[in-house]
Amino acid sequence: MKNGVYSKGKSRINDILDAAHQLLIDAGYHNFSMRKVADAAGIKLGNLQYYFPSKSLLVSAMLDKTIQVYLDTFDEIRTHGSPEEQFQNLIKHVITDLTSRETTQFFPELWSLSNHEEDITVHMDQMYAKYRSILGDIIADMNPALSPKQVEKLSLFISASVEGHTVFIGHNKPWTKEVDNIVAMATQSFTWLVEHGDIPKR
Amino acid sequence: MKNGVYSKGKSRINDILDAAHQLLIDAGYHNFSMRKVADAAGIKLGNLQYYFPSKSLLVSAMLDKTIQVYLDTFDEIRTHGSPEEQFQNLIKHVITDLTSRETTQFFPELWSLSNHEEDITVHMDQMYAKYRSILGDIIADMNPALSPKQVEKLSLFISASVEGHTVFIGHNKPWTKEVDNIVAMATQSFTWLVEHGDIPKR
Amino acid sequence: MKNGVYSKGKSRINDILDAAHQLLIDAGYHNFSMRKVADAAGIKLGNLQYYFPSKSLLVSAMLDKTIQVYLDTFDEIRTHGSPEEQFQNLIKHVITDLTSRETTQFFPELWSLSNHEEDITVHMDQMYAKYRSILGDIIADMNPALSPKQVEKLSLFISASVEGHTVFIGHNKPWTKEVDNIVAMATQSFTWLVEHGDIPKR
Amino acid sequence: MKNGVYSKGKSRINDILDAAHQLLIDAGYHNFSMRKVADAAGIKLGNLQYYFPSKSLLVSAMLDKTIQVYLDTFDEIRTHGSPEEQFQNLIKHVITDLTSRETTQFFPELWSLSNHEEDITVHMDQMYAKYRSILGDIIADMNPALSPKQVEKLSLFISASVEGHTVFIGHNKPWTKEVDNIVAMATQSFTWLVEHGDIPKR
DNA sequence: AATGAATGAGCGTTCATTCAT
DNA sequence: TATGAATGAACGCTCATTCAT
Repeated sequence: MKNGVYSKGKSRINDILDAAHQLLIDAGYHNFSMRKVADAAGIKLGNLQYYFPSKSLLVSAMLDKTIQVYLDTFDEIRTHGSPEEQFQNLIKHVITDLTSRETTQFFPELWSLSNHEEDITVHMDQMYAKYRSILGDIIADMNPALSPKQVEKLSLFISASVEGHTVFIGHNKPWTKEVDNIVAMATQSFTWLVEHGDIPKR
Repeated sequence: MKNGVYSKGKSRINDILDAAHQLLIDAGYHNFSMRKVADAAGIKLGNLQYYFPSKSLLVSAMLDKTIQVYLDTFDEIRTHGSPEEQFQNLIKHVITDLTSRETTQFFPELWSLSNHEEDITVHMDQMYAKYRSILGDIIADMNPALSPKQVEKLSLFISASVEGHTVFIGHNKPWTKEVDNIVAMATQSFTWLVEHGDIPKR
Repeated sequence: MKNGVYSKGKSRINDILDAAHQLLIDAGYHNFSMRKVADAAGIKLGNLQYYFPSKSLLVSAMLDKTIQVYLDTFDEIRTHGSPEEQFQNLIKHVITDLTSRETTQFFPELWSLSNHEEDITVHMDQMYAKYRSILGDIIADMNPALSPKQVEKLSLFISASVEGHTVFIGHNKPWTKEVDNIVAMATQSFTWLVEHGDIPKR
Repeated sequence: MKNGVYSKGKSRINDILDAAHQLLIDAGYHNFSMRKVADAAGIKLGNLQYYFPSKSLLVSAMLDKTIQVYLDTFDEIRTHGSPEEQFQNLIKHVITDLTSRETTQFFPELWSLSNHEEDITVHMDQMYAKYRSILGDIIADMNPALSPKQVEKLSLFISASVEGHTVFIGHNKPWTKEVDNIVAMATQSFTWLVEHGDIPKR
């Protein structure tokens, strides 16, 4: 796999990764082919394979880049407001983002892929671990009485629950207009759980 | 597509649908082909195409059958115990089922497919509508003060939240051992939300 | 791999194997492709792969068929004349055959291939074992005083020596016109070795 | 093709030719590519093509170099011992060398290639002509009564016979352990042929 | 002297589909 | 009902070669 030492190569790699990302979203992994990526990027198949000698290298690089965007926004959230506000902002942000066309299409592909391709699972797990880690920090701030184990469990439960809405209130899904109501219910029930719930200890 | 009026044809169709279901689970849709289904069903490709002239017809029929199995179990839940018990049983049942290999593999495929294939969306939506309908009946029994709209919103929020755990505590997933804790937290927070939450009215 | 149950399929398989054999001889293995075989057989690539799902299956089947032709002629030799005459006939036959275009081109491909493809080695070894077995029977008849071990060594030495001439007196090779002289020298020296040589015992 | 007038270029060319030689032996000609040679030589494809603008130029140069190594050793043999000893040494040397991995792999590739590529035939024929020339000198010394024509025929017969053993007693071949016995039988029968055989005169 | 970038052809293979038997 | 036969398109990938840097 090429680094893209010249500026020409560097921008090519970017073009390719963008085209690949878009194709995955538009057509799904079962319609994702090297030829179609090359076409979308406006280059010849041979040239695509010059930069990414195998399909799995391309997919890996594309996921890396895509996932990084999600990770970057998480860090942002922690910089403003009280723990409760951070908590609400995070939930609101994730649920809102989930209604964007990109996210709605991207994550189900990721979940499906991770069931059948080992190294994609790794990428996905890393992302969610980071997500839970930040969510855990906020939760610990909200309720200092919780043990690390309990924080971990809460992070898992809350983050997983939120992800589930992708398929229902995502872009072009039947319940898109309920986003605000979902945010309201999520905020309430998860805040209550963090502050007054009886969280398993082990 | 043949109806299978003779008994041999009927059992053939069943064999085919079972093989197709299993293949989807084992290999994912992007490895799902007519040839492999024929092999798995122990018949020749030509014969498979006699029963299902096109791939999409086969996929539709397979989803119909698979989804029906899930629907059948929902009805069961309503027959025993108080509303609160039914609620807890439903949550427990769905979360537990979600850790079976079949469910863990099947649903992400369904979600991904529904993003790119129109008629699969229809099947999926029907199933979830039925699921929410039953869940709504239980919720209405639990808190008669809720309006139909509020019940609908709660059903959506709770069912969607539960689905999200597939990718995290499903079969062979990193958090499988947390199932019981997830059930505990889900039961608590969602029961609280139904009974004491401030549910949006419109 | 198909059996060719209908006569249509049977003759197709024959056409394919003939085309493959001819292509190997004409172009060598490094120019031997499924597409070229299909073209030579007058069918489409997809149809060729229907009969031979993989290249290695095709190559195996082709070698089987080709080698069988050589084996069949060996058996013939044993049916006429005294042991000495059989011996001379075998040597003369093999050396003469070796100047045919087919044999001249075919065997070097086989030798090269057997250095790099495991299962081709198996085919080749079987053929030569049969060849040596028949040659050994003749040698044992010529000189009953030889032990089985000695017969084995003589068969190996003589058969291997004869094969070596392929590259020098074969079709279109620089020394083709020396065939008769080579036969004369081979017959003499190998007959002497069998009858008066001091053959290693172990 | 560059001459390599500077010392760096010369060693580069040598490195390339060595890598190419090794690759041919390891993988066979049908797995021999410019990319793999470049990799093996530790340079980039573009640089390899600077030195050898086409694949056939590289192959030619590699064969030239490899063959020269074989030629050099032949000259050595003539410097020690009586004609009979020289004869025995040459046979022993060639048969023994033939069991080295390099020779076992290299020659069948050469024979196969020479059937399909004109200019490779030229290289090969030159080498064998030199081989026969030296062998002929020894034979003439052993039996001065032989005419030049007879010497030529004997050289051809003996050298070709010896080559044939490559495929049977070569490296990793089924009869490797018989080398000494083969040497013994070859020495006997060919010495007898030279000294007492009835060699064709034309 | 060396690497980067790009192309076009060809490879073995899988596939959905059609049609004859 | 069931299998056999055939097609054409697409796939991931390797390759020799050309040209710019």
